Amino acid sequence: MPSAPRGYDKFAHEPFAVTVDLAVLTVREGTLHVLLVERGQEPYAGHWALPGGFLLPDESAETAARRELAEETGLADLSGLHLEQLRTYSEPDRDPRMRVVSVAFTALLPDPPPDSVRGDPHLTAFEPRGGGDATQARWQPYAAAGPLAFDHDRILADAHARVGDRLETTCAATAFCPPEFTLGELQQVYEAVWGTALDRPNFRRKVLATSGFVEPVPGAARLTGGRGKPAALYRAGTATTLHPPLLRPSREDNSA
Amino acid sequence: MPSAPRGYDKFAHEPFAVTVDLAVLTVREGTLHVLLVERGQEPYAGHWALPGGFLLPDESAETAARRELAEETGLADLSGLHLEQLRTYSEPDRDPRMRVVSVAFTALLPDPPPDSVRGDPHLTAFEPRGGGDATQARWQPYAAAGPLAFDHDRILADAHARVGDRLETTCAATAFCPPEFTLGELQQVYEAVWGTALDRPNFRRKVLATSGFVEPVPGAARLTGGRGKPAALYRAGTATTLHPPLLRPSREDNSA
DNA sequence: CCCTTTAATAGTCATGGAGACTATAAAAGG
DNA sequence: CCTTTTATAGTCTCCATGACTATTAAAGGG
Repeated sequence: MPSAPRGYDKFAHEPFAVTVDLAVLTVREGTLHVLLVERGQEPYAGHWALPGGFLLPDESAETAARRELAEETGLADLSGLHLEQLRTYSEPDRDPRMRVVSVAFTALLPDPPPDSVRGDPHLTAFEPRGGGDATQARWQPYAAAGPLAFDHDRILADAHARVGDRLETTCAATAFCPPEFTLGELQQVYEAVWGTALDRPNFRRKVLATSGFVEPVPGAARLTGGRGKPAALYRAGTATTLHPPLLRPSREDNSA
Repeated sequence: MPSAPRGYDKFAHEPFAVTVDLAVLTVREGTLHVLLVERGQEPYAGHWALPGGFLLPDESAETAARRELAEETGLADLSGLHLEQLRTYSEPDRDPRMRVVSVAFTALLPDPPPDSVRGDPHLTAFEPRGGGDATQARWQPYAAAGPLAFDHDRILADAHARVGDRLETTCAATAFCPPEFTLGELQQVYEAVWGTALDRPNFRRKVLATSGFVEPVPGAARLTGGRGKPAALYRAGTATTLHPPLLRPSREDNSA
């Protein structure tokens, strides 16, 4: 309970601006990429930043995040998009001009396959265009993303860490993949996010042993046109969590 | 990027009230308890709610949460308190009178041992007093907590779920224990949060095998006065994460 | 004072998942 | 046709864990 009541009288308490920031990630050519915009206005004009914007009066943060993302991408149907609240950043000095409390989200998008035939065009990565407050927008390799405006470096790092954790215990990796994908592509997601190489037979065994993680595409569909033996196609299963988890290679850092 | 710039002109965008809500948990007599306050003012006057309050102009949410908790508990030193941001609740109608965006936190507190000799008096559960906006405050068994004001039932449920997950992968369970504790007490924390019974020898083996989780109190200190064989005393180790995790008994719910 | 009760502690045994590794199959490309 | 590349199949070992049993050391009641 507030020790000083500071009731609900119209803004007897302090008003804040509330925004959302989006760490939109995809895996392109085996590398983790993040969607960035170049700011056209002060502060941080000319700097790269995470996409985002202000909440409208009747919006929840989730709704605002979807709207901002849809405006950004030009995609109408984001209903199936994997969107997760990351955390809220509220340091008093995080925006040089006023108090802005920002609710950060993480979104996972598939990269469109080269042949652009597999799966539906929704929910696939896109070539972003600039617009609004941003002079341009583009996918940037995660490793080359910083430094960003505001505290977006930290938000992005937190998002990366969160997604890495999510890959261990949930089926979130399939959100990076097109509707039909090979186990090699799924493994590339893990390797790109974790930054580690995985043993292919073991990864395969683990994924297939986890019921509901992936299911084979009917008709023994295979993806040909690649370099080696054609790979079987799978789609995301109905499970959302992994039991037991798929832990990343031992980072035995049990230190404080 | 925001498609409509809505720059930073003083509240060209909408102002929001920002609060923090605290799910303060402890394990008392083998049962998970939550700290609740009875509201003295509308809305929800007479209803029980999670403690919390408005952000001050120069406070981060974390700072505000610690301040509110300190005001609530009367404890000056909360520096070592296990405080974790849960998530932010921003539904437009979550407060009947205005837009309130609330950043929720979870705090874990030890329950003071019966003899009140072990450990320092800081960071131990307390008998809360009413004050401020609340007519009274008290510990309530988690199972008998609802229904609460606003969306606090959901916040509390989310906090419970989060803490359950944290016990699997982190050393957070020791935050429920006094500075010196027995493995039986630590196990009671897991059982109270998860709502399941654990095999004592296996639990013991797992905890002791995880380096940095707990360390024995020097001098082979033991806790006597109980019913059975005196138990060895341990204190929290330096590790923060559990490798491999301590997974709760198989809830094989791999369903969507 | 003994005997029961209670809880802590010390094991044992079997299973299963995961790491490390080898082998084979099936495509593309020269 | 042979090499390269990737997918897939399978093996072996080790360790963590679940399910147990046994022993120790206190309190409490007769």
